[in-house]
Amino acid sequence: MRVFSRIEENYIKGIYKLQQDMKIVTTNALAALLNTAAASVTDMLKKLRTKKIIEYKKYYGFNLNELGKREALRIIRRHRLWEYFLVEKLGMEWNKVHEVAEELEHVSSPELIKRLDEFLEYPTTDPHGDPIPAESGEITLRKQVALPNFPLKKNGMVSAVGNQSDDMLRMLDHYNINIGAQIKVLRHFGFDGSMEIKLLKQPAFNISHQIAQNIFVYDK
Amino acid sequence: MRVFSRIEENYIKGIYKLQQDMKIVTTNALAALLNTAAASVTDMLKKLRTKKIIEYKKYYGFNLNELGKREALRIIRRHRLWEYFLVEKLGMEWNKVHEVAEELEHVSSPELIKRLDEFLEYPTTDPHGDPIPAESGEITLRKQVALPNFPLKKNGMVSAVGNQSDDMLRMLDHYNINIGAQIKVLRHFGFDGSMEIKLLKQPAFNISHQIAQNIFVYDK
DNA sequence: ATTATTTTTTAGATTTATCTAAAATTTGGC
DNA sequence: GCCAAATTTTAGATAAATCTAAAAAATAAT
Repeated sequence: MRVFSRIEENYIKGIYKLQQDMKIVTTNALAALLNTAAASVTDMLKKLRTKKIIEYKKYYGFNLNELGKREALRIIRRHRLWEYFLVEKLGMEWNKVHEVAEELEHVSSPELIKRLDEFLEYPTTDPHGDPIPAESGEITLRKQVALPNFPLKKNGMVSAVGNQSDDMLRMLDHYNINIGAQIKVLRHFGFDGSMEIKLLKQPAFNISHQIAQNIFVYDK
Repeated sequence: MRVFSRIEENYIKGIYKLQQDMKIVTTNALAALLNTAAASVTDMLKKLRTKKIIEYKKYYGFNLNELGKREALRIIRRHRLWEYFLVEKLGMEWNKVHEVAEELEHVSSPELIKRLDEFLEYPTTDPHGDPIPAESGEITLRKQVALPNFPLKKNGMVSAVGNQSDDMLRMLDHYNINIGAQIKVLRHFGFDGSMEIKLLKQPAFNISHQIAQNIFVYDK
């Protein structure tokens, strides 16, 4: 049958996400991400270890090995293809599709995903600007940078948002900061780290450092 | 959260299916359909009874009450909309979509289903010819009849197939007996119950009683 | 460097869905 | 109408995923 249960898949996805910036993932970090008790994480780690998809040293930390990463990318591929479908074909709002995709991603028929990809005409990024892994597992990481680190007065394109909480997405929507939007940083204010930014055809306005850190852009 | 687990949903769907021709469903019948032990069915019945969606009399039988039927129709609606999508949009073969739809049907976002329906332009029957229940729960049961009971030399339209085993579907495909096909019965052979049938633009040919019983048609 | 704090793991319980085997009930044969 | 057979339910166990509380290990603080 199915190689990984949907619960195992959620753990795999979580580990993948965390190990992108932590390299070695800790039990508590994963527990917080998955909203579960640390003890539950430990239990699952043992299981994933016997399935040979993680490296795990007790009391130290863990991460996905090559097999694990490939599996994570398969899940992420499904998730992002569905997100693309939900927005581009069904017309759902890009800040509301995550939850639904979270369910659809576990439907694991390879033929389904292959045909969906074809139907969508092989998209390369999802509605949040995140790259869609190829069937082979390859993922093209365009070099993107958080807004505070982006050069002044240079045109950039919003590529992704770091924090996908509802509050955050609603606020971005309010300011018309959408994926693909052209954006420019006009000034930094050292005092509070806030900054003045400008979008095409809109007056400049100010955003806090906290928000700026969650907006990623690449060169336009 | 979610009102019914996906396992409960499968039981609900199973009961609905059986009670169409049995009215009162028995434990063994459901166990056979779901490929599970009779004891497991009994356990689940108790649970569904506390959730107030079935009538259940010990040792006698059970069926869905109004609430249960509505829930069943919601699940079937999702299943058939997805089947339609898989065939019409993704180009999958109609005899291969059942399994995948079996998974997709449990994704329960109402907005998703509403928009999917809209995207598909409100289809009324799935690729097997079965009617898709409306959002309200209404289902139009066109009066369909098994081929052996269909009048001689009258034009009918293939509306559904009773047995959706792979073997059956492959054979139907071989003979071009597709949903929607125009069909006519030329002769009955009393000896073995086989019959001669004819499809549009094809020479007449003979099918066994067993197969004929699994082909449903309605007046054209 | 020893103690205090935090993190992680273990131990033991719980919930959901399942099973087998035995007991209870109903149905069918004669 | 009673006995045998079939069906259904109960009892008790198991597996997956979770939890809380206590123990073990690692990290930080004085």
